[in-house]
Amino acid sequence: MKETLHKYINSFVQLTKEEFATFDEILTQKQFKKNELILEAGKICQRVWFATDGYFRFFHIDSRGNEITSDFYFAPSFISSFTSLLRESPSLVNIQAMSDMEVLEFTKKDLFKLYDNYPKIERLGRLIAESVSIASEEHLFLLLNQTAEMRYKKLLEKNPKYVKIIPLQYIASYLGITQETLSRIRKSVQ
Amino acid sequence: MKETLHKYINSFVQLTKEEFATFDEILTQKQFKKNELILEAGKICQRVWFATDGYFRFFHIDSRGNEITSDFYFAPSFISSFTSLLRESPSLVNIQAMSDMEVLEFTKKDLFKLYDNYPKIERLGRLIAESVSIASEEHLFLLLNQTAEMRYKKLLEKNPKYVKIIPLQYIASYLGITQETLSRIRKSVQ
DNA sequence: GATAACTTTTGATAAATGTCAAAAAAATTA
DNA sequence: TAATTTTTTTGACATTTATCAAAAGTTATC
Repeated sequence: MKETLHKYINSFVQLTKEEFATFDEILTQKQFKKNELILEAGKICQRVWFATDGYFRFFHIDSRGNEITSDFYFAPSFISSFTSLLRESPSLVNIQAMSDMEVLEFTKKDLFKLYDNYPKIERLGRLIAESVSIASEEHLFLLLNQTAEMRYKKLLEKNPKYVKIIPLQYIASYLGITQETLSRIRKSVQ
Repeated sequence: MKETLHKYINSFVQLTKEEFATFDEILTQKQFKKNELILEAGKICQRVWFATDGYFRFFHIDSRGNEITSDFYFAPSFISSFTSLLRESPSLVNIQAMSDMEVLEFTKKDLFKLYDNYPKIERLGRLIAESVSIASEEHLFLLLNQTAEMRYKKLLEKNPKYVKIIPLQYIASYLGITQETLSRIRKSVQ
């Protein structure tokens, strides 16, 4: 578990044994059940998780009572409601584990202490923030495509994995359409 | 000009006189004319700009030949195609100055040298990346609203400034709709 | 392996939004 | 101020997408 984390971190920035040891100290292991909410909308997110397998779904309930999926995170990855974490504002999203899984957890408070003492760990933070930002922009660009069919085709091109693994109903709202429409598009495209 | 930049930076992280002096060394002053493209789609972005007034528009041409506005940056702010800059990939967007303006410019290369030597400047980089990420998520959430009217109302609520200052045609594609539809919505809402 | 629960598909219809062309309004320039 | 250019609005109509209800298909559970 921790080895996977170390490998993952090393793909961003090389840490020394001592730095890894310090990082390991703030970690605690946790288990999540399939469909469990690891963060509920309305609460202020104080933690970051690291998952080695499976994936997570971000969703919220809109003004009409519909469940809207806004994001997916596939392991290996750090997962958090970064907006809530950084702003200390109530999370707009629920984060849901999509399978039974084990994760490593740490608090924002502990992480920020590491930032103060280990510039390389703060660099890791910068690089993660940058990659989250890029992923968010990609989703944004997907949604800016005018037709639902074009959005679906671009997703197929860019993230075929999403289409293979994630239930259609969740992909639909991620693309800003209903599941019925996505079902019809999928039929017409293939 | 530089004083405004220093004030802006200080709102993220306190730099010493020496650190500001070092930062100042990588800056060059530039002028842009209204409507000028400060970055063209297809080119790899190598620079970051800092503007003290006015605003910028990000746009691209989609597969149907329509101009799609994907972002706005209001001064004071750092402006760049961060995705292109960080990935060293061709920019998907054009960045356009929306008025005559003076800016301070610096290269990615120089910035990254500062990151290596000044942890506080790297922290600034992290904080900027985080705020870009949050802004991007907000636009994303706007687009996930199902009806065009709801998207417009949420924009009015969240960024009344946009609606006041930016021509309707640009706001329309930012909301994922045509200008005719936005014109009709605006009429029905007010 | 049968039952239940959940997910996807289908059909009919309504509603929202896009398209194109032209007019009106506003901003810019001579 | 007049002329020109740019932006916004309007109308008629086409197209896309949503909605609702039900059926079919799939997966999980006992």
